[in-house]
Amino acid sequence: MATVKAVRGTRDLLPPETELWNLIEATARQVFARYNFGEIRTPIFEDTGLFARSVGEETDIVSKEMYTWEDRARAQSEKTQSLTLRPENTAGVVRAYIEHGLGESGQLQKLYYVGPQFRRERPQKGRYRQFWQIGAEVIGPPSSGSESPLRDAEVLEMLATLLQELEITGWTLELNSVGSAADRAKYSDVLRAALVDVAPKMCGDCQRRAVTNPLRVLDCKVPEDQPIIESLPKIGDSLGKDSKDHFAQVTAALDAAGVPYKLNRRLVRGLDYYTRTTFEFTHGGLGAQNALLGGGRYDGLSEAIGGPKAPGIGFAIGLDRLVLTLQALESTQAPAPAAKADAYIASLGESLNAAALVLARELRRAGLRVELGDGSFRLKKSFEAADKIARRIVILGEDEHQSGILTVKDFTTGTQTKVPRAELAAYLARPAGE
RNA sequence: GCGGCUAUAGUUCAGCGGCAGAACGCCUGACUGUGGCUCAGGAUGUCGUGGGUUCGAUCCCCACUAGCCGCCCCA
Repeated sequence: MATVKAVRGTRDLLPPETELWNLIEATARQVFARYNFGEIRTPIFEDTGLFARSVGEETDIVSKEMYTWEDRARAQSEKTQSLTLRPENTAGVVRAYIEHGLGESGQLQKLYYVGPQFRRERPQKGRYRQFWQIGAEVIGPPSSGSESPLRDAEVLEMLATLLQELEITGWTLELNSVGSAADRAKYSDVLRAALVDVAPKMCGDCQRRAVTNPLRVLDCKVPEDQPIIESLPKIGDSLGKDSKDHFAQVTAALDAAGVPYKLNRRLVRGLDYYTRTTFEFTHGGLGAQNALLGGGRYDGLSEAIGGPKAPGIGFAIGLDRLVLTLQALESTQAPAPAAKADAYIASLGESLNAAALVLARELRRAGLRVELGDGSFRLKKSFEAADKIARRIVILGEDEHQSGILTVKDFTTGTQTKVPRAELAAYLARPAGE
């Protein structure tokens, strides 16, 4: 087949599905606004080094899933630059935070974004090479209160609210603390040491992880490995007092707000920048990719990419997965019928097409949704077309054009009436059947 | 990167080593003012791509590509 197709892992979103996407985005923007977030839009590609230094050189994302290319030099004096399609958006936001000196204001920055991200993974249900995320970041100098556990709780409460307003039920919030960077490094060492003896008895992946990224061993799903994992040192025991206090305040605030959560001491997220609070909202019915959204605190990220100390916390919602979840829930209820146009204007004869456009313009200016026929004399054809997409048909024949009295038929009731042009918009604005 | 399943009409899918099928959708039906329900008629297509076996392949075999599902990982 020689025809060009959307490349692997990418897809077209068509009406009416895009209506659902827009509804979700609009709801998110509305909720975020109530929490005083503002929108940020960062470039879709960045210098490759940004992701290597933030997400982590050793992570799967950076080591094998990025779309990276050498941007060619256009002049002899210009150097080539390695660029990468963003695999996530937090790095870009923090880069912008540093670049524009947003921390200099002393104010806490609350930013959200909506946009496509790119990872070269094997596509499957809920996983695409171009996928969409809605995310938000709370970041600022320590003096702005950015480190407060209240920020963590507020963000989680906001997410619970958003899911509620989207009428998504059946989700689970899994919560953990991986400690400060120091705690995390310490625990990593403890784990590595403990794994020396037991790793050879574990699955191949775990043997590899024991060396490269010991925390990942905790995520292993092989049944035989579970007893061994249970016997490994717990991350909670490696947390310093500050980290423990911080986490306790997060959970206390969630309890007070009535946000349900499940402690998951083995929740380790795959991006290197996470510190202290990490979380994931999961949902069944998503197949193997059950994470609806994920996030956490990143107290050292800004410094890792050369910025000032700027603790923060953020999350990213998998929009594709949100849509899937909503569609799955929707099917158990009534499927939403596609909205119909308010009127279909059938001009009888091409000589009336210009007049039909003028009429449509009037009605559309009045806020009505209007479709135009093609000037066919065959009313049968016009009726067939009109009935599929509109609630009423407006007939504009020679008589109507001369008299200014239009013929309108209501498809719901089947009744036909004459309406003076001056009253037409008001008439069509009425609900069908009235 | 690895494994399983799949690829036929616009869509969802049957099917068979020998003229390509259904349903839905689409078009037409006393063609210059009336749709829906029903009826009658009609058009669908290089049977994913490339090779092989065969007198003959949409069907059997191989490779490739893509999709779905799972692993890994993540949203």
